[in-house]
Amino acid sequence: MWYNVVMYKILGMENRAKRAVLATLRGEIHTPVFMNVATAAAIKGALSAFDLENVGCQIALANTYHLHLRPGDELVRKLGGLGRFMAWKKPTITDSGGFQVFSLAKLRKIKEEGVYFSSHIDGRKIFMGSEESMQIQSNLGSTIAMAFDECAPYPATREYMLDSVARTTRWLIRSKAKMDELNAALAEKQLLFGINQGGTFADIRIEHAKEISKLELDGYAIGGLAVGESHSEMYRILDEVVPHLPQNKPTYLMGVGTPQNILEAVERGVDFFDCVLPARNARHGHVYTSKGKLNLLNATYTDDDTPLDENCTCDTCTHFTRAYIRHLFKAKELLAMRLCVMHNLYFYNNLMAEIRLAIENGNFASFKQNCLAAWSRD
RNA sequence: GUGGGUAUAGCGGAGUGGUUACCGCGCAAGAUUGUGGCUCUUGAGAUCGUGGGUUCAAUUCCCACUAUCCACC
Repeated sequence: MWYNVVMYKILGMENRAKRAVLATLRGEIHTPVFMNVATAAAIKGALSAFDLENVGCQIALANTYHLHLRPGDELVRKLGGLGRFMAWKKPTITDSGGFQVFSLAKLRKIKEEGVYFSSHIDGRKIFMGSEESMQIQSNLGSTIAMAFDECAPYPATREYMLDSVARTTRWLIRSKAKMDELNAALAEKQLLFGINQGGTFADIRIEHAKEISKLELDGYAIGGLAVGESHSEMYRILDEVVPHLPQNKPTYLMGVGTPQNILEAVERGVDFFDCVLPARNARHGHVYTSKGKLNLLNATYTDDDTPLDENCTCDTCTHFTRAYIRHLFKAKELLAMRLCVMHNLYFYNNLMAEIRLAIENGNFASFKQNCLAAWSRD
C-alpha cells in the first residue's frame, strides 16, 4: 500500500530564507513556492491544467467553500477528486473557507460551533464548522488541507482578537481530530496545515504560534495579513511570529502578495505563498515585468510592438505585442485576459524559481536588492 | 412634392426664460493581496444644428434655413 510519507527537507539557507522540498505522493514541491489560485477548480481567465503546466505551476489552490456550493464536494469525490476533476496531476491545496468568514462578512454569522453562511449564489443557508470543512476537503481530495479558521478583520480591537484567536485554536484542535479520523481509513493521507492568527497584535500572534506548534501539524500558515494593514506592519508581524513557528515545517503566508511582498517574506523565512493578484491584475490589463508593473490599457501602448517583457520567455511574450494585447482588451476579447494571466503566472512562478536558485547560490540578499531596484517604478 | 417629428460631449439620451447645462456608454488616469471577469475613485471633453427675432436675460419662446426620421402621393 502507498503511504503519503511526507518529507520536508531543507536544502539551503541564506539567513532565514530557506530552500526546501516537500515530498508528497503527487510529486515534490520546491520552495519557496507560489501556489496558483484556482478557486473554483480553474484559473480565472480561461486557463486549464495544461496552461498551468506551461506557466510552471507546482501546486494549485482551490477553495472549500466555493466548491462545496458549486458543484458540490460529493460530486467531485465521485468524479475522482479535485485533481482528476480538473485534470491536474500535481499537488493541490484547498483553502478551508476561513477566508470567506472575512470576505463574505455581510453574509455570515460566527458561532462557537462554526459559521452560518447565506450562499452568495442563491442565498440558501450553509453551515460550516471544523468537521464540515475537513469532510469537504477530504471529499475534494486535495494534497494539503487547511484548518478551519476565522480570518479576522482589520482593524480589530484587542478584545475581539483575543476571542477570535481562542476560538480559532479550538477550531484547529477539532480540525485535526476530524482529519485524523478521516485519514485513518485512507492510504493517501491528506496533509493538514494550521493557521496562525492575531492580526497586528504581536503578543497574541506569538502566543498563538507557540500553542499551535505543539500540535505537530504538517505545516503552518500565517493568516489574517494583507487585509488592510500597512506593509511595514505586515513585515513587523512576520519578524515577530515566524521564529515561533516550527522551522522544520513549511511556513505559508496566506494570500500574499505583490512580488515585493514575497521577497520581503522569503527573507523573513516564509516559503509558501498564494495570491489572486497576478491573475486579477492580468484580467484588468496590469502585467508584471522585469522592469516593473505596466498597465496595458494606457494609451501609450496603442502602437507598441514590443512584448510585455523583453526578458520573458513565456508563450505570450514570445508571440504577441503590447499593441495587440491592448487591442484585445479594448475589444473585450477573452484572449486578452488569457494571455496576460499566463504571462503574470509565469512571471510569479519564474520569480520563485530564481529565488530558489539565489538561495542555493547563497546570493539571495543581492538578488532581492536587484529586483527591488529594477521594479522601483511601481 | 405634401404633412408631421427631431436636432444638447465621440455615441445614445435627460433638462431649464435667470450663477458653473445633467446621465449612461466610450475616452483618459488610478485602486484591487487565502478571486466577481464585478466594482469603486478621479479626470478630460459642449460657443445646446446655422442665421435672425422677442426679452433686462434665449440652449429653452417665435421665424427661416440646413440636416435627418416617419407617413402620404
